[in-house]
Amino acid sequence: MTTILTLQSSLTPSRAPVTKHANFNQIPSWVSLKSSTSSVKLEHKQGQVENLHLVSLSKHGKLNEAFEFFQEMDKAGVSVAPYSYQCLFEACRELRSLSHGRVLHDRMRKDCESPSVTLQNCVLQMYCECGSLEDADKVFDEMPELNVVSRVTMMSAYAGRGLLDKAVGLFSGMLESGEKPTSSVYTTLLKSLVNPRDLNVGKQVHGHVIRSGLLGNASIEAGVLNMYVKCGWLVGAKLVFDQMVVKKPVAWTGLMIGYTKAGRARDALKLFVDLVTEGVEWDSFVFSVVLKACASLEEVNLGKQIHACVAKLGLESDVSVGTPLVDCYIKCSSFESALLAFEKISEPNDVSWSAIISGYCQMSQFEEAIKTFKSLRTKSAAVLNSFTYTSVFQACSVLADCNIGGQVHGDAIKRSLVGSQYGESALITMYSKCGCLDDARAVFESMDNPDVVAWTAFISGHAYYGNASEALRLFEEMVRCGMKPNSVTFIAVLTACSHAGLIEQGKCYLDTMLPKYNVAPTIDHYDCMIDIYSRAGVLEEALKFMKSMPFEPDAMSWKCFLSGCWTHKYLELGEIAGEELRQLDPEDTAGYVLPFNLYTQAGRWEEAAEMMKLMNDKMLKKELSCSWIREKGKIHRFIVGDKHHPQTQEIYEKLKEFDDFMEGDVFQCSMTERREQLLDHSERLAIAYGLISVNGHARGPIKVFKNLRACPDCHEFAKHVSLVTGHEIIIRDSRRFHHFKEGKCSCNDYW
DNA sequence: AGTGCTAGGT
Repeated sequence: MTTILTLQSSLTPSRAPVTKHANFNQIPSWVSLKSSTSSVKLEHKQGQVENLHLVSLSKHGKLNEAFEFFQEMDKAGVSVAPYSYQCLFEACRELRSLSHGRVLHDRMRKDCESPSVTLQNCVLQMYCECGSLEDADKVFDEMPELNVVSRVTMMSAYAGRGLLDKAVGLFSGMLESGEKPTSSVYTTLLKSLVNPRDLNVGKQVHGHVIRSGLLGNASIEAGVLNMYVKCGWLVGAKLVFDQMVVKKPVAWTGLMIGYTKAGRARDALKLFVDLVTEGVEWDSFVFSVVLKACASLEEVNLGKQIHACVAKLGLESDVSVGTPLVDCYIKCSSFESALLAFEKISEPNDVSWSAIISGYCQMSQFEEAIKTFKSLRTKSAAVLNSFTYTSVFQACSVLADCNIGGQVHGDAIKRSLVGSQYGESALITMYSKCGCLDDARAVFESMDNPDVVAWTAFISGHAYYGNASEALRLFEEMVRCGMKPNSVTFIAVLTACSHAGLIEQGKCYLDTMLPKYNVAPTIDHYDCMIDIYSRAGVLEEALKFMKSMPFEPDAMSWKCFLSGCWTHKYLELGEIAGEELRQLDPEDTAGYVLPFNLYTQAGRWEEAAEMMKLMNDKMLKKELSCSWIREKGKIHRFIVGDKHHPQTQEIYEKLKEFDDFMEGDVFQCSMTERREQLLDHSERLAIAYGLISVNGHARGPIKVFKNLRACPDCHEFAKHVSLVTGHEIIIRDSRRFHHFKEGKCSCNDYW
């Protein structure tokens, strides 16, 4: 009762208020009553101050306070003015609060005997935007009087939900009743026609536009053009464009967007050239569109020229020009230029940041992507969006960093920025690649309508983990649900078969892809099949298959075959495969390394040396094997014979404890010459460090990551360690997971 | 009227 009362009395200087006022002690000090200019009016209009307070509360979105204030007003016998209702409904819309809206609507009905059309329209808009078309429908049907705004509101709501028939019905109703549709009716209707199946309706609306003589109206004309673009009828859009007397930039950009989206970026660029020659004024929209066209064509040279124009016009700092410029450079793999362009943007927005983060991912700089994301989190929340999170999930999945991944996921949930479909699929992959299938499942099961990408991601996760039966079960379930598998889905299915040695089933899926699922197999699918045969050790079968398949074997075909030759020690076949692979892809180190291994296994040192020489001549380097493990949030990396770790001594002592094993039966067949080297393989060092850190306490499994394929001897070692120490060990190598428990591995030694 | 993201084998 303090500040406000004095204010109030200053508004009514001489006399005390005639009417009883509500209790104002809830009015915060920011309420300004100064806008109410006439103090004389105030005396006569009962409740004006109270209603002003309501308006103020609604403008600040304080609906609960407003509702509490109703009680004060009721007590004082002051009524809520129609204008207050309008503002309050608007606040409900802003806050998308259907519950507040309903309560308010109830009260309004009791309060106002015959609400104005304007007020009823506010109710309509509130229900439409709060997502209850049912309520809106009811109000609309019961309205005694309608105007254009009521109809446009409903039209746009119907259209937004894909209820085009109803939207068009309203339009026809107007025509039948002889009411002349205004231009806003047309623009609303045109905006709601957004996909090819709306084209027919669009053409009819276009007809009505022509007959109503509104075609000269620039915004309607542009609306028609854009409608044709969205409906995918570029010929029609071009016709409209050609007939335009005055071609404003919006028409040019509209058509250019159409071409770009249709994969006709060349035509978009041609149009841009026309635009330049005709001397049409450029605006930032023109630049953003033409840069997108450049990006999709990877036309870095044109991009640079446009960049020059942009710079000349001083538009580099404009976020809506700078961002597509950054993206154009990223798509053209000019990351340096992209970073420079990014720095010129004066106020990078969420789109700019998501472009740069996905750029880091495209350049395989995943750590940088995460670093950038972390620094963004400390800035304003407005720079984060679901696109950014999707990219960060991707980075986490490549780094197999479940720790950060999980935190980022939690963060995204808090901000409601897990993109439906895209974000969720990225999460499924992330958790799968980190070895957290349960979390992947949780995400998958939380999805209302998992699309084919999500299903495939989840199936791949199981394939990756060696869980073939579950992968195949999921595939069958997916089909039962009516989801159509695609080419990638079959890669996942065949991979699952491959990782479990399911030759017959794999062949069956490959053979039925086309007849049963209408997905044409590609060389990739045949390569998977070669992999299945080779991995299972039936190399002759693999060779026979390769020769009979409808494609010429490619580098990948031979690589799968060669890899099988190595695991199953087929030297002669491996020699052939190596030669083929070296011819088809001389850059691939596998063509040298695997034959080298085969030769050394057979003790054919000279030929082995020859392989090394070939590789060195080509300036190729064998990727250095590296393993890492996370301990208390820190990553510890090891390479072969690594002695850099501060606890090196302890690590090697730990390894010595397993010396008995090294002398055991399993190793009788292994080469004694390489024993020394085997002792300090990177994965062993990482496992040993893991054991030291666990220090006798039972915690979760020891998780080791390796950049290359796990070595068979170390695989045996891990099995042994899991048996004697009772610790579970998980090794994620470059291709899959191995889960060691009580002396056994989840892969059943099939890998 | 425009810009940014998802699933894959070796």
